[in-house]
Amino acid sequence: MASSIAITNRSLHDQVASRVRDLIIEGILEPGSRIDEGHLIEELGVSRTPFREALRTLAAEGLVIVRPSKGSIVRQLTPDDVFSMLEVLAHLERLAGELACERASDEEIDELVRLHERMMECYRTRDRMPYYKLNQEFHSRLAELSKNGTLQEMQANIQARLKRIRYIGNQKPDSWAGAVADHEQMVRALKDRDGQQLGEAMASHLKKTWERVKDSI
Amino acid sequence: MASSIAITNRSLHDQVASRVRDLIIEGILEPGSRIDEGHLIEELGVSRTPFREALRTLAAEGLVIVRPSKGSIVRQLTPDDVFSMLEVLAHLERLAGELACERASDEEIDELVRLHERMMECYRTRDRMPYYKLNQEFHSRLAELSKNGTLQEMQANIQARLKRIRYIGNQKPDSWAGAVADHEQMVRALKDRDGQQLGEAMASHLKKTWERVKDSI
DNA sequence: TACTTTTAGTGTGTATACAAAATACATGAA
DNA sequence: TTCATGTATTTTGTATACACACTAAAAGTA
Repeated sequence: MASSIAITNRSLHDQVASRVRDLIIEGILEPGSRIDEGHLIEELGVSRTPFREALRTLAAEGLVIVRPSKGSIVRQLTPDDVFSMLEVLAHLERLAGELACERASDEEIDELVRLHERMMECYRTRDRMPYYKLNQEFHSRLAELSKNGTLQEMQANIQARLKRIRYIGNQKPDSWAGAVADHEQMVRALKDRDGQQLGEAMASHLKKTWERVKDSI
Repeated sequence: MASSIAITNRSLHDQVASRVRDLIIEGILEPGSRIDEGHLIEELGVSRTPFREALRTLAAEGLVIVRPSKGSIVRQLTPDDVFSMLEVLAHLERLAGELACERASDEEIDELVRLHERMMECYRTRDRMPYYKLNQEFHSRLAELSKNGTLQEMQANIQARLKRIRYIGNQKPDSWAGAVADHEQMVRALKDRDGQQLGEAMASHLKKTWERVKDSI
């Protein structure tokens, strides 16, 4: 019920922003390619006003680049961009981990542990897609447990920008076991409320992400 | 010359966004107050389309909140908001400091030292406003020296959100000497390329900011 | 009096029309 | 052929008009 209210409550430009965001993440709108306003508004069945407002939002989020009088393009991430994002993300998640160890309740940690166990189940059965989704949720939830709204927001923003890259990097199966080992370490640290160790696990986790991803940018 | 090109190159909604941003920072548009579209577009001499696009940008930046069908309001920061921003900012600037120590050239550090000396001159002559501006620049420049674009962007975003609060906190003269001492320590650490010490100085600097500011939110 | 319900009025959301800029193309000169 | 210049077409930027949703005040009912 609440969700139907939320949907009708959302203005058209918000809905358009979400849909275009998805098109970018799924790679249907390719990085570096021009965003054809006329074509897309027809596709989406909206007029230019809400579409352009959505574009401004996406530009502020760093997903598209608006070049005045020259149209908008899907932001193409350079290896440097991705490296800098992962560097910041690692540092933010380190902080998130430390704060979560201080501030999260036992129930909240339990819940996260259960989420982790569901991930492990997916790993055992090699269900890549559900694992991928649970993983995203794990990191978001951990950021929530930091009880720091700004941290959550910044983390979500970087995650959104990286989503497409992660999606591609995920095709490579090699280091899945390594990622799982990192997560095991995280959960152990979380149970012990050892912020230091949790932070280190998260940072090392993102270093591996870089190794996995860097050649496919 | 370059700047005049930049100005003409900027689309109207960008200009509007800048102007409204200034109105918010200067407190002419008060936090929590409704943004009267009709009134402001007349004031600024633009039509609703670019104005609303600007509003979407500012919303994505976290300066205004758009409530569907209910108009936009200037975001009102709670003490929790400000604390969470400073907590993240401290952590980001710590990283910036560490990276700057690794990656900045001697010339770049020299330049920053000179900027610092100009600040000290303003402190001696008690020129609060120029000091304030140089201080902003000091922190931005330091973020640049991290050679991490994402870090710069995130730092700039938080700085923008806090600008108004900082502006108010700046009225209180008491802890100016303390801030200056922090900056002395930063510059020393930077000269020695001691990332650890620089990071700690920046973090402690922001803790003091919180102490100064927390009662005036 | 208190509580709905109605109804004007204001302000927001979206569509469209027009203006301005940029791109693509064709024509002609070197 | 190549380059320049002018024109046509496309695309973007801005203004405005209309429709709809919310707000609040007035009228009606218990």
